[in-house]
Amino acid sequence: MHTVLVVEDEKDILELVTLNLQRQGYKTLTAANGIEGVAQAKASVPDLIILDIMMPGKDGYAVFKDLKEDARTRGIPVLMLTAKGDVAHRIAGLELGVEDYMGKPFSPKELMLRVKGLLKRTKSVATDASIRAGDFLLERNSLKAFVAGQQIDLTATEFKLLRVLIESGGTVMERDALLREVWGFSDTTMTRTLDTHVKRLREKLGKHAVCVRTLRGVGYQFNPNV
Amino acid sequence: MHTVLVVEDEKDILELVTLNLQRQGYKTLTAANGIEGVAQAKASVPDLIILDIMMPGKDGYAVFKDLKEDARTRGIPVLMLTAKGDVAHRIAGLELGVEDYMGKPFSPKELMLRVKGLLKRTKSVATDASIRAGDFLLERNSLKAFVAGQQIDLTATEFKLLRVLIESGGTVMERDALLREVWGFSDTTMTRTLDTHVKRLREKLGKHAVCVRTLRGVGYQFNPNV
DNA sequence: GCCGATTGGCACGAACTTGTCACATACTTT
DNA sequence: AAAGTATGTGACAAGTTCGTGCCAATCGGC
Repeated sequence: MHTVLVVEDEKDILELVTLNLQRQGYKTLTAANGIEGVAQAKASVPDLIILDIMMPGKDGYAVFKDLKEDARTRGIPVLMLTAKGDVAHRIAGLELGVEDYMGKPFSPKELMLRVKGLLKRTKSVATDASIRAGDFLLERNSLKAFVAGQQIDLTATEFKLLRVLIESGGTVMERDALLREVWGFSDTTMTRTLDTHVKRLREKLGKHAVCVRTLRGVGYQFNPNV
Repeated sequence: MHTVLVVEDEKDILELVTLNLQRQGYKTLTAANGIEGVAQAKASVPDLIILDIMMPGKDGYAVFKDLKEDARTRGIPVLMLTAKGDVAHRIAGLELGVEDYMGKPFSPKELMLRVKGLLKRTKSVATDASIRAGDFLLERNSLKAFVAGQQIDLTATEFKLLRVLIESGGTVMERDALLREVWGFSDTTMTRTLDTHVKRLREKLGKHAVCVRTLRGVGYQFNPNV
């Protein structure tokens, strides 16, 4: 399940958007202004942010800049709402790193298609200090993982393993590859070490253990969406 | 270096777009109508196609459909050009699987940004790791098949079998040949192994089971189009 | 050096894969 | 229509891979 944060000062539009999102099965968060939006984003770490550019007080650009500066919100894709035909703003946004935009007024149906596409495309984007993927957040320096907001302490090996799995971006990691990348084994040692650590990792992940999927005869695959 | 095919009947726009692309360092191909466009795409297999929807004769939708039906052009991202504010067309296109659109008139600068983004996004998707044919998509490393978007888990042998069948490109594979290619059997062993695995494969393919056709006394043949 | 945490590896059972057989079914030939 | 041949199907046993509990070696902080 994906969570979408909508930052929009016009009540009508805010409602229109959130209603449509909920109908599509997304969890929604709302913020009526820029300051609130940044706070929400940092607190809840949504999967996507729909951000109005024109807002009183802190405008969309300022919000976007703030988000880029925080490690936890950095990787989140942003869909920008601009006035119709406002090419200058659109280009400015795209150059700053906004993922996509929609011109107002927009068709709700089209917006939903965009949201769907964005979430699919940015399923796992690696950032510098932290690694995000779905409900998963890894903090490189503290060896901690946050899964759906809950903190999980990992050992060095477990962290490495999870990191390699996540950074593969959904690709299947073969046993050999994992042993090489995590342990540095060059020979295809016949060992149960990998299995053991996968097991320990799964234990700590609790109900999210299913995100680490076994592909018999091949290796393991990470998928944040259960 | 990326190659972009531009399919556009209006000479002015065609020139404007290709010129801008060339300035950005892209190789360009052009087509002044739909039929020419399809031919170019199949012959040259570009990395991206910019496709005008409104064209005399074969329109953009028809072109798009043709492209999706050919295994070689199937994975190429398409950027659609529509009339300004033409929401209905845009949605229709997006639902068909068009990657992105631009409303005319557009800013060349913005178009370039879109092109850049599209090529970047689809780079990681289109790899040799996957095999396409019609609605079938095989992922080499994960032993998964996607048929009409639906995920199917295969075992190693099933995967090999399906891969050999698909890669034969519609040719009939004789029993001997399959036993040799998939199992490495050199002697023409009289065995029911092949039949059993074909059956298991068909079970997993569900209603697409008919794509694996039996040729009594000869072997099996794969055909993605029902 | 001591102690708890971490780590690698093993034994064993569980789960999955796979080749084969017996029999049913479908098609071909006479 | 009957006999003959080829394929589909369900069941099974052997082989393989994976999960799990446990133990010993190692590491790092005190």
